[in-house]
Amino acid sequence: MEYIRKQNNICLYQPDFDLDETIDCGQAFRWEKVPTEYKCTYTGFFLDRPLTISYDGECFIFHDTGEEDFLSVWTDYFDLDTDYGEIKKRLSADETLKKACEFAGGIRLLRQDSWECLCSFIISQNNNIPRIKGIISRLCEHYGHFPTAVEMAGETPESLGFLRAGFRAKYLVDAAQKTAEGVLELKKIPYMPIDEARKSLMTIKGVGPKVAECVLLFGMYRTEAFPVDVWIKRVMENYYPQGLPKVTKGIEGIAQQYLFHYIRNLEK
DNA sequence: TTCCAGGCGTATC
DNA sequence: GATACGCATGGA
Repeated sequence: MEYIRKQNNICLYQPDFDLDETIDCGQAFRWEKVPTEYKCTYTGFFLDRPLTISYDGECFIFHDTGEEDFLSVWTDYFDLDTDYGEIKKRLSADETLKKACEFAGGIRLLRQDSWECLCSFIISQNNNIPRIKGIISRLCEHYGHFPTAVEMAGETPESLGFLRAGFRAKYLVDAAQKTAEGVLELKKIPYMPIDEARKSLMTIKGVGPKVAECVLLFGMYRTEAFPVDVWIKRVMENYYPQGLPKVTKGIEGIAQQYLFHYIRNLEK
């Protein structure tokens, strides 16, 4: 990893990284694109840690970030120790995946907080991205930060009415109660065999196969998780009627990210 | 106005 | 175990 300190900032030289493709692609919902003098800038959070990050055409600028925070928090969050060039090379043995990797080669998997991710994807069901972001933003504004499961466990669907989350409010309450009571151990699920992990998550009301898969992939870094929505279903029907190629073994979820963006762009 | 959004729970067969 | 339907909300 190549970076330098520049005043209060960290400047990172990083291939295989694009802010729009990584941050603004439906895996995270607490980042906002802001207009600045840079080519591209986002502000957002990991847990309660704020960050403004820019790309100036040459390097990624982590604003007001010390070396310690950069190495202990953001390197992990942006998965900077993983060689995505190597991953793309491997996936590119397959023709369709090769095109997908070329189309959006700057995608990285964010290592998000599991509880925030669980809430986010419960909210995501039958919903669109601007509204998902709106609901999460009202939730954080209400508490002054992203609430813990314990904080939310005392809520009811009615008391969460200010979220305007609709029928999803009761699912959030159930997730909070089960997590706060310890019936569901979010810290242990990442280490479970994948089917056991899926089953545990799906004990929460409002968590079905799709949401469970997203939480495993985006909130627990289980790269073999493979969320299937209408778009990925289309990819499977059109390109992989026999199933995914062997090159995706163990990193199905990363392949999914490349394919998702590729097919959505093709259809547009 | 009507449709739809990175689904899920429930009823019904 | 497969399939149909309703669900809250707000933007297009």
